[in-house]
Amino acid sequence: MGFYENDEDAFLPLRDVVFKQLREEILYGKLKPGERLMEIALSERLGVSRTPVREGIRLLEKEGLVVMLPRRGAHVASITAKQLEDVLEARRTLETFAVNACCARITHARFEELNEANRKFAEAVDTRDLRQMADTDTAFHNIIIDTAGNEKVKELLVSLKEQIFRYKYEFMKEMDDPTRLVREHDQIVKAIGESRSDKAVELLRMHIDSQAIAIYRKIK
Amino acid sequence: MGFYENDEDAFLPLRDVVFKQLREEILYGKLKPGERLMEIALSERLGVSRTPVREGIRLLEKEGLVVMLPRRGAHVASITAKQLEDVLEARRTLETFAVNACCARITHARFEELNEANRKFAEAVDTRDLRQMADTDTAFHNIIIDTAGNEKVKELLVSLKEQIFRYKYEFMKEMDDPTRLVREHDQIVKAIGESRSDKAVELLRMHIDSQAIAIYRKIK
DNA sequence: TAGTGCGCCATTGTATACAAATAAAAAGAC
DNA sequence: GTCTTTTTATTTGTATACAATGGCGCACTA
Repeated sequence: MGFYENDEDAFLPLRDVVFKQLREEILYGKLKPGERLMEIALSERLGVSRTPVREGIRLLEKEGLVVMLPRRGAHVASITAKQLEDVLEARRTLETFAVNACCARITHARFEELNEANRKFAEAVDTRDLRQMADTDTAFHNIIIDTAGNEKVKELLVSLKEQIFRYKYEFMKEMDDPTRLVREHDQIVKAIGESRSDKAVELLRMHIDSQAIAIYRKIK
Repeated sequence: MGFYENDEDAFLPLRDVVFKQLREEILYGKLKPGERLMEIALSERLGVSRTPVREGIRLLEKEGLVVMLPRRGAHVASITAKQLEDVLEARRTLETFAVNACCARITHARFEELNEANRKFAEAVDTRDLRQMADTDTAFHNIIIDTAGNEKVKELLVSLKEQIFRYKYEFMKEMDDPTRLVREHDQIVKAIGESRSDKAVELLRMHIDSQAIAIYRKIK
């Protein structure tokens, strides 16, 4: 391992380094919702000046991970039950669109990727490694979204999912039977493979909604 | 008229003043797609330092109105045919969701607002004032979106529409019969009034698609 | 003791100076 | 004459200094 934790960051503008670092800390719970992000403290901790910290925070705001109040600084975005509902509804709307488009465009190779991705997710579920589970689940859904072929929808979904990732992560901790998610994925894959787009849409809707309900219960 | 062009800007952070000013110039065509935004030139023109200019540009990036390349500065976002398609598809997906939700939640008062908004749009069409037409059309659609009651969907739609506003604006210039839009709005209002959500969704889809095709023809 | 006003301190907002990098122009080699 | 190399100028990236604001505590008053 080199001097830098992540070699590819070596030539990135500092604002992006700050962004990635803080993003990581927010998504995986090191920085908690509501926590205040103070520029001077962060610039000292990260070893850069205030300027790239400010700009990194602006990038986080763009992703919806922090909220800024003029003269009152930046806070890690927390979420109300209503906001969570809204985000999940938006996600469901866009992701059902995506799975429908995916059915129309999927190739054999992509279909195999999808199967493989769910196999990896199943593996992660077996190990009960939370981070691994979250990442492989995201990867699975991303293949569907990529296959849909709409870059803007993809961009919006990435942002929406990040905004609730932290809560989903917390929720997965306490899930009794995560293998159910694997089975749900399998059903979706099957429907896509059979080009039954209506069924795939309905299964995905249920898949998202069941998670929505669980997360919602946690936050309420 | 006071010293400031817009009094409410007087106490706003400069980054927001810069943001609003440049946003206006981009949306209404003073700054053209692809044009480069250079920090020093802008800071001189707007009479502020580079810092708020940089931050204002970051806000424009968040709205998708400019794109930034590291070390190569910011450009007014231009759009390829594919990107336009993607944005319009995303908009259609979210706005048909919105009109469906709107049907379920609309009150009598809101319904009257909707009628009134389309009356104002019809007025603007009569005068052929392009800016007025664009603004009242936006207002009409926004009532539907507001009534749907999903803040996140609203936020996403505002952003998506801004990204194509400029092209829509150009397209309206050359439209032979803009009164057709008024009639389409009327049909949508009627369907909402009769709580026929399926019909409203279908009409809105067609309304958006017909514009999409026209804009698409212009850009291709 | 409760309430109000004043002043200090921490923090964000803005300006500016300097460093680094890119692109364009000029010089040189073949 | 064209291609390569070097130089130079312009522009963005980063650091830092200073200004302005808002919150908080303390003192003063009723």
